[in-house]
Amino acid sequence: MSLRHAVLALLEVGSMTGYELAKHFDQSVAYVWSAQHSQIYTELRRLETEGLLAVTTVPRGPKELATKRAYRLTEAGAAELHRWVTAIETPASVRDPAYVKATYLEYGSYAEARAQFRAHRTHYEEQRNWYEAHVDVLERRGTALLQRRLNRAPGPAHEAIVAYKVHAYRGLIERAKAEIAWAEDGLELVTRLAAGADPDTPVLQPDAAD
Amino acid sequence: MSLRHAVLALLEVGSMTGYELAKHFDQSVAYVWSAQHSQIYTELRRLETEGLLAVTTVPRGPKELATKRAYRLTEAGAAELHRWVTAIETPASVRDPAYVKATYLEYGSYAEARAQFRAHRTHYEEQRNWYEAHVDVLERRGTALLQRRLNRAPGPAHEAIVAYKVHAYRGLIERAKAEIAWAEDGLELVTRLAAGADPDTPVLQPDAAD
DNA sequence: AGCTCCATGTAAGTCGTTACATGATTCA
DNA sequence: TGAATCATGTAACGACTTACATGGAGCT
Repeated sequence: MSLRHAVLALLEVGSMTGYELAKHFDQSVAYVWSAQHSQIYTELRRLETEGLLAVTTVPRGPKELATKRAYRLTEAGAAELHRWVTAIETPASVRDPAYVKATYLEYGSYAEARAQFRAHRTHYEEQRNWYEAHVDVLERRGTALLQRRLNRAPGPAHEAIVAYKVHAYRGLIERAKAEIAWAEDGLELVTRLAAGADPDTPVLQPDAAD
Repeated sequence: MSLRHAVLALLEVGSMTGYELAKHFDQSVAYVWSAQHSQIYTELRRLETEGLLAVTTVPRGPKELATKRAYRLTEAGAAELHRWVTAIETPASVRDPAYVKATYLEYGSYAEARAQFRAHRTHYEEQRNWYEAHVDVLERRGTALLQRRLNRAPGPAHEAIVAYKVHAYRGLIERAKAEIAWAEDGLELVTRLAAGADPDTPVLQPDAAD
């Protein structure tokens, strides 16, 4: 249930349409919690019916033929945002496809195992790069959203606002680095195991026999 | 879609009832992919209708009033297991509630932020301990499942079978350690930010005003 | 007789994905 | 006039969670 709270946090900076919110979402929260625009619209409607958001329908276009819906936080929404930040949640149980596959690599060849680790490394190198770029942007206070957030906040809070976000993304950078190191250790492991063996036949042929 | 493949991998060691499979699951795959027993039974039925598993109904009890269903891998199931290990999947996008909350800690007090990081640390310390214990068990080849797996496999494959699993769990240990370090850095950060401020009032009061 | 384990599910609901669908506005 | 962008959704499906439900077997 992080999407709803991410939405509340985004709207704390001021009212926005679903479309605007989705844009800002893609450039901020999406790094830690991905969501489709369709899901965001659905969630906005739900938060509205629950009274955590209020809506103003704004006409647009010269003839006002079209409208857009501007959402804003209600008192209840602000209270829920605060409740959520304060609440201690037990993290969801582990669920990582790459690691379950890694435990059964013997059903493939050494070459195939290597390919898995290489893909893993490449993926997390990309992640690391994204996160590093995002930390740079945050430190330069370079997103419109962060600007709005800082403008609304009293001066003494500015440091904390930026520091919390930077800390989170730095954590993700370290995590990505750990994944890269793990993949590289995996490649070394495969090299060691494969010494003198055929790299292209499965280490163990999966077998239907009982 | 890791559950189905984990099930196939478990059944590669030989036929089992859903109940037995769920037990083994809890002591192996569950460390990387949690699932309820109810979901396992559902998945077994589905794999059966898809032809990846075959079933034998076995009577039990002295009067054979009850039955149990023993599942085994079919040729198609073994092929699917091999296909999966070989396939390169793009990892699901990031989705971590702890990190989204960490980016919005300014809506709570410093004391509350500290509580979040402490809970995070405690959680991953537990995880690290479980994983470390599991690595020990694996290295001693101490689970019934691993024994069955090794018994079915040719000698030269034994090293790789154990090594892949140990490598996966060692990766999870490193990951847990990274989370612990991140939480500790977070605690330090809060201490720095909180210097001279009231620890119990929100850094920023979430506000409904537009 | 009663407790624990063995054994197998169903039902309702939530969260999220993928694909589809529509139409106005703005600007070149 | 055509393309990109603004703007908002619906529908079907899949994975998973939570809670409920049932009954035999084995042992004391």
